[in-house]
Amino acid sequence: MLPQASLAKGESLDASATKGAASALGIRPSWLAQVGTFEEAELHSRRLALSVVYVGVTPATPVSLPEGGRWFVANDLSRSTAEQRDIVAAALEALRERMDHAPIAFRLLSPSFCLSELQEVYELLLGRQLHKASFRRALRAANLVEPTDTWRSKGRGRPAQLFRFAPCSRHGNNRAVRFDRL
Amino acid sequence: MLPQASLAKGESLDASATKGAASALGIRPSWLAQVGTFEEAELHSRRLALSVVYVGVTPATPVSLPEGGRWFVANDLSRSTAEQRDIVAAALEALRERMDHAPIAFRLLSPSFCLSELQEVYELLLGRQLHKASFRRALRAANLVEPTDTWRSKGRGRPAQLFRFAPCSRHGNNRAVRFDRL
DNA sequence: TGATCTTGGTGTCGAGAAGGTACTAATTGG
DNA sequence: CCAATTAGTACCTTCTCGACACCAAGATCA
Repeated sequence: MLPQASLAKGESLDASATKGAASALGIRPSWLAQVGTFEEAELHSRRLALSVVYVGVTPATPVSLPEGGRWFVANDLSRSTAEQRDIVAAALEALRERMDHAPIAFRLLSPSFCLSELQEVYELLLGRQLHKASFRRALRAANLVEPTDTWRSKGRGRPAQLFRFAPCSRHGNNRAVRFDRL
Repeated sequence: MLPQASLAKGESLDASATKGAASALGIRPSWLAQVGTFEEAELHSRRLALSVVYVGVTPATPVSLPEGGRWFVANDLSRSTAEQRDIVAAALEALRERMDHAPIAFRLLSPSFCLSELQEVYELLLGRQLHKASFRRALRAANLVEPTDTWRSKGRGRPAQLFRFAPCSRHGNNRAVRFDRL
C-alpha cells in the first residue's frame, strides 16, 4: 500500500528513495529523509526482506497520481495493517523531530510567503495548533526569515507582508517552536 | 574499527545487533536501538553494502574486551575515518534524542541509586553539565523515581537517600531535562 | 459614505520554568 | 571541636509561553 522501490545495483539509498517517490508522485519530493530500517513481515522466500523507510514532503499541488495511486489522511489509517501504521507513525515522528533541524517547511512554500502561510504549514506538519504571537516571537528570535518590501492582499482583510527564508546567524535559543538548531 | 556482525539468515535486525554487541563486549548491552542505515564506502564487490547502525549502552564494568577490542573516547575520534566519525556522531545524536523517550539511564545503575549517581549518568550520556536543583525539580515533576527508606554513605559527606525507578503516572511536562515522554 | 467584518500584526500581563546563589544537614577526618 | 565534603533545599532573577486585548488596513454591505 505504501509506495516502494527496489534498490538497483550501484544506486545509493537516497537516490533510490528519491526515484521511488518521484515515480509515485509524478514530481520529485521537496524534502526526503531516512526514517529507519524495518523488517518485512511476509517472507515469501526464506530470505529476510529489509525495508529502508523514507519520509518526504511535497507541496499540495493538484497533480494526478500515476498508476492508480491514492492519498490517505495520516490521521485515519484504519484501513492499513498494523505494520503499515507503525511505519507511518515512525515516519511522522521522524518528520516532526527533524523540523527543528532542517528548513522543511520552507520547501513547501514559494520563495516569498506571508507568516500566516508559514504558520499553516507548521501546524499541518506538526499536527497541532500554534499560537500566533508565540510563533512570530520564536521566528523573530531565530532570525530565520527576513521581510521583503512587498505586500499581498488575498481577498478580505489587511494585506500581509511577504517574507523570505534567510538562513543566517543562529544563536542558541530555546523557544516554543524550536527553530534554533537549524 | 567499529564492531560489526553480518545478518544471519532468518535473524531479525535487533537480534543480530544484540548478538554482535554482546560478542564485541563480552556481555549483552543494557540498551540498544537502531540509528539508521548507511552505505558502505568501499565496495569490494560490485554490490552495494548496507550497514544498519545501532547504538547501545553498557555499564562501566571492568570487563576485558575479547579479541583485541579497544575502547575509544567519543569526544576524541581523531584516529577514525570521516565516515566512522559521521556514524558515531549520528549514534550519539540518536542516543541523546531517545533519552527523553526511554529510561536508558536507569539501565546503567543498580536498582537502588542516589540522585547524584543518576545525574552523573545523565551528564555523561548527554555530554553536558546539568544543574542540580533543576535536575531534581524535573525529576520530582516527572514522578520518575520514588524514594526508598535506606541511605548510603560513601566516604566523606552526608549520606544520600536511595531511590528506585518508578515508571508510573506521567503528565505532560516540559522541564529542562525532559523526562516527560517516558 | 460610513459601519462592520475579516485578516494581519503587536503590546502587555501573568503563570510558571530554568538556572544561579546561598543556605542548611549530616557525616568523616584531623 | 573544627574543617572539609557531600546531600538536599530555599530563594531570587530572568526568561518563556500562552492568553487576551488592541490597533491597522482593506473588503463588503447598508
